Order: sequence, then C-alpha cells, then structure tokens
Amino acid sequence: MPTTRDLLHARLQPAFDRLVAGSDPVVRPSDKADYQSNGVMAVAKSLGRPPREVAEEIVAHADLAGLASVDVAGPGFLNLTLSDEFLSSRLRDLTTDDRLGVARRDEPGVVVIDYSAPNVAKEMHVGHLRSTVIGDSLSRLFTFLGDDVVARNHIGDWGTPFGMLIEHLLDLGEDSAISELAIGDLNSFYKAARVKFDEDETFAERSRQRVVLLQGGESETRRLWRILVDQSVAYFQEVYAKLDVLLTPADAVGESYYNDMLADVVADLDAAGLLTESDGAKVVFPEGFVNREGEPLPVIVQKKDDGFGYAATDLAAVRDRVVNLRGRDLLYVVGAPQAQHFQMVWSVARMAGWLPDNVHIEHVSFGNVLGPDRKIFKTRSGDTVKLVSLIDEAIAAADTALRARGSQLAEDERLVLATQIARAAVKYADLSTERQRDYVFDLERMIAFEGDTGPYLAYAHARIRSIFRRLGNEPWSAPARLALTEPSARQLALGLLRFPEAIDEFTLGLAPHKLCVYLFDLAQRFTSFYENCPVLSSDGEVRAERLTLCAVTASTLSLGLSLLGIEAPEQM
RNA sequence: GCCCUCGUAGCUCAGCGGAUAGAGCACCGGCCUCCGAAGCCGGUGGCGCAGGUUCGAUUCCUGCCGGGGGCACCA
Repeated sequence: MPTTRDLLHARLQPAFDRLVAGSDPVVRPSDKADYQSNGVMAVAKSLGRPPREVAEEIVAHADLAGLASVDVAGPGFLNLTLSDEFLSSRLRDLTTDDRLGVARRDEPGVVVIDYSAPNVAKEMHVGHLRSTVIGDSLSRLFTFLGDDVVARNHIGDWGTPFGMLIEHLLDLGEDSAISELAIGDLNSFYKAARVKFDEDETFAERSRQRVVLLQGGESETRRLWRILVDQSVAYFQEVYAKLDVLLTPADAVGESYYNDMLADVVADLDAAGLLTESDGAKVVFPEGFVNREGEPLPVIVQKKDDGFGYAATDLAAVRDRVVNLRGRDLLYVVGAPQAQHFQMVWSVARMAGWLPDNVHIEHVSFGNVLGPDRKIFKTRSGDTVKLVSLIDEAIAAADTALRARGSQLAEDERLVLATQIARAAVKYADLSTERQRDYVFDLERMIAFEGDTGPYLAYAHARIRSIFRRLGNEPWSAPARLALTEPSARQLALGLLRFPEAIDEFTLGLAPHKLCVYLFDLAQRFTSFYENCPVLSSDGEVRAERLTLCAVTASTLSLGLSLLGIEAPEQM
C-alpha cells in the first residue's frame, strides 16, 4: 500500500510533467493544511511565468478526485486537504491491517547488520549500548519489512591478549576460572591477567608463547580459548536478555571466524597487483587518504611480524557478506571513530572487485553517550560504566517511581513492569536523538513518565488499552464510515495514516529517531483527542468511531515501539 | 596541518531547499463531583559568526569560531 504522500505525489505528477517533464511536486506534510506541494515555484521559475498562474494551471489539470481538495496559497504553494471519504476508508483499512499500512518489500533482500561487538573476557560497558540498541532496532525494522536479516555480532575473540588470558585461566584452574567468568566478573579477570602480564616477566613470556600456540591451532590451547569465548558469550547473552535484545549466541560471529580467510585476502590482493610492501608490512594504498605529513595512508593487511591487521579481518568479512551471505545491504552499527577505517577498507574492497556497486554498504555511526559533565560517560572513579549496572539502576529507578505512585502490583509483577519501563526509558532515550549527535545520559529525565520519554509512550498505550478493559465483552465494530468531524479526531486520524511515512523515513535514513518523533507526536494527538472526545460515555456511531480511533492508535503505538525494541505493556 | 562530525529557546531535543523555526523539561496562568491529571489548554523564550548559490537557506557550498573524534602495523 503506497503512503498518502506517495498517492498525492503520483496524482500531482502528470500535471507537473505537462509543464516541465520530470519536475517534482515536492509533497510534504503541512501545518497549513494536511499536506502541501512546494514544487510550483521551481516550475514557474524555469518557465519564466508567474508562480500563481502556474499553480492555477496545475490545479486545473491535477486529478485529485476522491483524494484531496487543493487551493493555492502564498507565492504558489498548493495546500492539500484530504477528503473525508479518503480519510474514512483509509482508517477503516487500518483496522483490519496488522501492518498498519506499511508495505512489505516487493523484492526482499539480505540485510547484514553488524552490531554490539563486545570483547571476550571484557565487561560490556556503556560504550556498547548504542550499537546494541540501534542495531537491534534496525534488525526488527528490516525483519518487519520482509527482508532477511543476518545479525553479525563481531565480538573481539582473537588477538594477542588471549595469550595472557589463557595463562591466567590456567593459573586459576579451569573450574574456578569458569565460575569467576560465569558470575559475570569479567573485568577483574581481565585486569588480573593484565597486571600479571605487566609485572611478571615469566608470565608475560608464557603468554607470548601461548599466543603462538593459539595461532598455530594447537588443540589444547584452542580448547582453553573456546572456554573463554563460550563463557563470555553466555554472559553477553544475559546482558542481551536483560536489555531485551534479539541477539543470540549463533549471531556471535567474531574476528576468529575469518581467520581461515585471511591468507586468501592477502594472496588475492597480491595477485590483483594491489599489494605493496611498506616498512616491512604488506599494505594497500587506497586513493585519497593521507597521514599527518601528507603522505599516502595505507591499509595494513599484514603486519611486519606477519600477523594480520584488523583491516584484513574486515576485508574478509566484506567478502563473506557479499559472496556467501549475498547481502544486499551491509550495515555497520559501529562508533564514529571507525569512519576512516571503514572508508579505507571499503575502498580497497572496491579496488579488488569484492564490493559490487549493487551492494549497499553503510557505516551507521553514532555519537557518544555523555555523563552529566558532558564528557564521555564514566563513573565517579573514572571507570567505564558496566552495561548491567546501568540497566539495574534504571530498573531500580523505575521501581521507585512505581512505588511512589502507589502501585498495587505484587512485588514480582511490579519488578517485571519496572524492568519493562527501564528498558523503554533507556532505549527510547538512546534512539530518539539523531544518531550522529552525542547525548547526555540522564536517568531521571529518561525514566520520567511525563514528556518525550519511553515510559510516557508506554503509558499512553496502556491508557488506551484500559478503555477496552472497561468495555469488557461489549461487541463493537468500526462504522462503515467515519465522520471525523471533531478537529482533534481528524488530526488523530491524519496522524495514524502517516505511520507508513514515518517507517519510510526510519528506513531510508536508518534513523530510529524519525519513528520516535512520529510516535511522540501521535501520542500527543491522541491525548488531545481523548481530552475532547469522551469515548465510553458516547454512543452509537460516534462511540464506534472513537473506539476505532483508540484501537488503531493503540496498535500503532504498540507496533511502532516494538520496532524500536520497546515493549508496550497492557497495564502500568 | 589534513579529514570526519556536532553547534537551534535557560536545559534536553525535532526541523526531509519553502509560508509566522516546532516539541519536551523548567517557569507563569487556567482546567479534575467527568473514560488513568503519568494529562489537557494558553504564555514567556532561539537558528555560533561571516560570505556565497537560489525566486526562497536552520537546511546546500566556502571560510572562521567552539565541542568531540580520526590520521601506519592494539583491534
């Protein structure tokens, strides 16, 4: 089903083409009318004719019958007002459409989304929050659109630190090491290994030898390494469960997965004549990148010690995702500091012919999470904030808020609700800001039940659902025709019809905040309607119409929030 | 030094080349014998600076200022 905006555009297009072929009607939502077309002035300019005269001519030739009325305003805007018939029939359609007007992909494709990416034997911290939450939301969105989503949790499960981690594991004894890791005490494990490595030369030497054994594939070493990885992945899974994120252990396809492909990456780059030796390292120089001295900047695929750089891994991953996974879209939900690295690696991939033009590859970068001091979010003591403690604090705050308003729920039920509210708060705060911007982590603000917050939206939904609880078993159905005479009801209906457009914007811009902005606006339209239009005390057609608006609003909020990874409880 | 990114109301944020730049929080003033006031209605208050492109610039381009980040073997 095309969006309202698309329909208007399509109906206006012939009248624009008639004057200037290929000109754009530029249809936008409007605060002057329902929609407006801004394309007239440009057409008039290129024809050298007065804009209002051109506007009148376009109006005369545009077939908007049954869809909208139009009038010319200002210097040549076309103000479009949707017809009552159209609003009514569209809204009726929505009552029986569980996609709420959002079209399924005509041609589904594979969307590979790289996100979260914690490190083995290291705590997940606030730095993983945005990647995890944004990636999860994109996963849900593309799945909903009908694409085949492949999540790639590119965990850090390889490299020199594993020498010391394995040696530390042996020192502790497997059993006690496993139990330490199982309780999620990853930081102290890593730090203890690090301290020994720095202070104990014998240990450091053992660690270096262990790295050699690991890279050589020695079976006992590999078994020990596997323990570290499995324990960590199990721990990550607890964090994902707490956050209600869809990632599974099967998605944890980390750096080590590409090990066997790295030699081929180097050999193939060499065969293609792209490889250069520079300072002992094997590198490729993509065009357009220079260092501080203005000299060409290389992508290092193999270091002078023969180890592979992470660029080699990323090149192998691009190849794997193009050739084996057949990805149409390759998305990397990774922090902004990696921007240049990706540009360089992809540039090399294109030079090597591994990245065809029909594959859409994009770095879905994002800004930092800041503390109250507007610096990178840290604890008072300067440590990074553990992701679990961040969520736990949010849950505690939500629980306090629930108790403060005299929640009648039993302790365990209240805790479930507090957890849902906490997730809604943290995720919405993260997703509702334009991705590239930094944002300040302010628990008090995000957990608030008033204002532009996750809890507010969840509440708006719960409040509507309560209407239907009060309705009990009383049967009702959408009227054949909705009058929408009350302005606030009409505004709400208009908002409901816009849902597919919000999804379009979300998808096109990989911009969850577009959906957030839409949902908050919708919730405000609803409360305004609810204030002006009593539902349960009305009757007949009016009551049926109002119930219809309530039902579709609740569905839209619920579906919209679900695409953000946020639950909408029936009751709060 | 070069490159990327951000700069909108006191604070937190929207604004897809178009009309008087919109919300939320805070503040001020109205609304609860009435479906959940976690709300509604109204008010105060703003595009970092300077050029340019355009019929029209918060939006695009250039320069400057300010914050953050990156710039060869840790990923």
